[in-house]
Amino acid sequence: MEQLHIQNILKSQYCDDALLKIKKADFDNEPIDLLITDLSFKEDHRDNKITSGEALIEILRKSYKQLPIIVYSMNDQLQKVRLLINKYHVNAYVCKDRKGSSELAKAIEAVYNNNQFLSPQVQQALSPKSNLEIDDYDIKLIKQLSFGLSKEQISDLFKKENINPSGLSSIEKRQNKLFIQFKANNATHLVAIVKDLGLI
Amino acid sequence: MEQLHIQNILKSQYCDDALLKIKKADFDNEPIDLLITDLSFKEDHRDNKITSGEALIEILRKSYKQLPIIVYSMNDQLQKVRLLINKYHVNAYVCKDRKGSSELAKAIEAVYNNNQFLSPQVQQALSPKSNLEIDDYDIKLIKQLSFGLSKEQISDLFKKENINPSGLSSIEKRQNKLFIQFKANNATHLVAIVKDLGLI
DNA sequence: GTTCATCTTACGGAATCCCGTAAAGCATTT
DNA sequence: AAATGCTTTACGGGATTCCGTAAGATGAAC
Repeated sequence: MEQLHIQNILKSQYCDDALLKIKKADFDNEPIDLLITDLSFKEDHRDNKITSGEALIEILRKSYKQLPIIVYSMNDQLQKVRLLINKYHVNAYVCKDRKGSSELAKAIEAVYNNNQFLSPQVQQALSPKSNLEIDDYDIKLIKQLSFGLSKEQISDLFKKENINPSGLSSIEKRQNKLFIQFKANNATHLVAIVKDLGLI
Repeated sequence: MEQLHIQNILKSQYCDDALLKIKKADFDNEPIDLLITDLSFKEDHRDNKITSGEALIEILRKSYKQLPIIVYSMNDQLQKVRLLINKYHVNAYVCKDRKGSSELAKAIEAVYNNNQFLSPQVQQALSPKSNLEIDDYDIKLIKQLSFGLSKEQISDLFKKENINPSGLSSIEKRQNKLFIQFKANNATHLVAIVKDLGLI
């Protein structure tokens, strides 16, 4: 920050505080120029309303659509990056690793110039090729598997919640695609793989 | 470090480097007084031999049984703490969170005085009560489940590797205990729960 | 309206899982 | 040697999973 001659920096240990500061700054007619946030935060004794960077961003985007946001996180899951870019229009995504701080500087500069910035590791998140055709439905399905529901229970649930397809056979068919895609032997294996990837 | 008047600090970005520095210092008859290490490190282009703090510690403990070690990590799984204390005799375990740096100072002081230090969050790791009677065998079993092996395959594997009990029935019985213990509906659910807990 | 491709669902069968009961093995006690 | 308790294993049966084939449903193209 010093190297970039940035003054007037506010830090927060908690998302709740950050939101308050942003609101106050706006109220004082000195709106924040840039938010840099992590995605995951340790929970502690304080019971905060906002417990993740994603939740903070979601809330912010309702009121402050123009606020530049840089995400700075260890998380390097393409799925997550894609979501943040496409759904919340974050302006940069920097992977917090050994080169993190230098990339963060680049990101700040890029965002200042109204450009987008992605760390090299996650740049492919936006290339349509990397659309490994795993969609929201797949995530929902795998999540229910991880909750220990049987296929039949999942079928019933999907019918109740109007999630299609909901037929037992369709669910099995979709699961089969996922087996192939992730080289999984069975549902347990699939859940383990997808959990490791951080997709659920 | 400065506040504690510690000079002569060596930093490494990679476990491999750290090991080399420790060896060199020992060779030069100026052995390292204290190692502070994280557990998980991002992988990058360099193909390192040692990719985790645990691996580093395991190697170190073969040659440098007396080297004081402080683990400083986001990971706050009791199971992991217990393992590091009991198997590798690390001298302190500090959870890297908001209060991390102040606790790290305490840990350094404690270790300097030949005492053990654990962050409050993980102190119960050592209380025998928290021994939820999930042992090494359970972990092995659940791990194989997460790899997608069938019960029969696991049985065969355990027979081959002389892990007892290895009978199909015994494995199922053990799995049943785990179902009850973790309130799991089935193997998939169990793996998901135990993965979330960070036990595998 | 017909054709065609695609998506969804139905059905069936072998394999596997889940869970109960019971037998076998093994060590200690009496 | 017999009795006892504990662990490991065997067995059986209903439920579920896995995976194939095929039938119905939907929608676009001609």
